[in-house]
Amino acid sequence: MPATTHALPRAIAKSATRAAARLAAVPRSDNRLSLILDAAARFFSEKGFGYTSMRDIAGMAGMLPGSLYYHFASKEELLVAVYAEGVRRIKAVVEPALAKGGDPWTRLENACAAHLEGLLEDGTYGQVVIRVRPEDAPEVAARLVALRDEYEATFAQAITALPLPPRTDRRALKLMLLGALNWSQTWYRSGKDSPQVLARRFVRLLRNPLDA
Amino acid sequence: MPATTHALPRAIAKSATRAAARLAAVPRSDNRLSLILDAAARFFSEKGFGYTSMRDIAGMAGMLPGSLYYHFASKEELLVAVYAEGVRRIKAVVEPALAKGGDPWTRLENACAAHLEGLLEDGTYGQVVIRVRPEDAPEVAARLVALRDEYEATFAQAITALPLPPRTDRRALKLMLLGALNWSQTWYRSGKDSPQVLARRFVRLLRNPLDA
DNA sequence: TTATATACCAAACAACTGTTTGTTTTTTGG
DNA sequence: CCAAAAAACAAACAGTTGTTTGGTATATAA
Repeated sequence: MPATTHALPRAIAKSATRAAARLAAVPRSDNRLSLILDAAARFFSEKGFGYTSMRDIAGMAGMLPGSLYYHFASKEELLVAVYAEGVRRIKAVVEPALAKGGDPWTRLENACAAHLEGLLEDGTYGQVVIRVRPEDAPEVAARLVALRDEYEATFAQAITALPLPPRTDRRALKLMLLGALNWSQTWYRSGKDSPQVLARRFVRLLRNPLDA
Repeated sequence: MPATTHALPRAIAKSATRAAARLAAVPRSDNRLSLILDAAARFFSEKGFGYTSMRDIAGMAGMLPGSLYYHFASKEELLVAVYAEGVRRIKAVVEPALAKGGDPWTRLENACAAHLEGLLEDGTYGQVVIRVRPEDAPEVAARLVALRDEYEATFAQAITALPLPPRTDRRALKLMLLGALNWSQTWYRSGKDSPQVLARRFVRLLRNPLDA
């Protein structure tokens, strides 16, 4: 994740010609960009976007607030970077779970467990994706929604692959399962049931008939 | 809902004796308290607690920011009042649904539909209960949690009443269903499927076996 | 070594935040 | 009609917010 993925360094973004812009942008090794992203992920996931100040983030990264603007044009752009990294990381654990063997139900269960892991572990990028509402950053809301949709499409594959009874509403199933998983961020307390156990319980409730 | 339920008027709260406090507190008829609560509910539900300013609320209620402090000691206390009213209103639609006849599954479905209504209708008190995280108002967080729990206990009754197969994890079922319902606030767009239809779909997915 | 773009510091900006204080208007009970 | 309390106004407070600007050190490519 090079710096240019997130934002162009100030000098370049503002004045240089196209040619120079392509030649330049060579990151320095003492770059603290990743520190900023880590700190932002921590605060965004724990306190939310609006309750986190640029001073919070800068402080944890060991620098001054204004310095953040060398890397990001605004607080909202910083959120986009964290959000994108969050989607990337959740996909990185869910997709392998889907690729592995086993019947479709087992693969779904593994995908749910992976989804929960990336969602419940404290202070990680994945939490930000679920916790922060796109509307809280109006300027970039559309891009956040696109990122979230991109991931959900991945998850939807696991549902599509299920051998379900005819006329089953797969869309409703996706919304229900994903909603139940995502909402767990509200009540989950680490140390009790593991993500794996939770995923197993939820999938079982769907798979088996509850009507006696 | 008299004014004294929410907060004591400034003069009384600060200086009067106990006796005087009991005698006084006679609300005036041109009282704009309900306007404040309505405005707060609108903003809290649409923008969230932290993104709403006292000036926003005062403006919509047609008064000055400082005037709010005659009715509420702080922004967080105002949230408690809205929150409490939200719980009251959701309970007011869910409890009748549970009391009505029909088999337990039908009653659950009706309760879910009622829950969704109080949750998805724009700018209402019920939305605030689901949308606003207690931790966003640290000073009163415990009271908000208590209010939410109070409601969830009501909802849990509908689950307890179900005739389920032995060894069914009722707690997991409650978390799953309530999570799926609450998360709908994220993706729901009014004009499409009604709360009733959604409730029916979700309950059906649980009731019927999905394993072919 | 030298030139250059990188990466940051230091300090300030205007706008906005929740809240307080003293005063004024207005309803209401006696 | 009159006193008292209710309910609001008007204006300010100190603190915080995201952001900008100009300058400075330093790693790196030549």
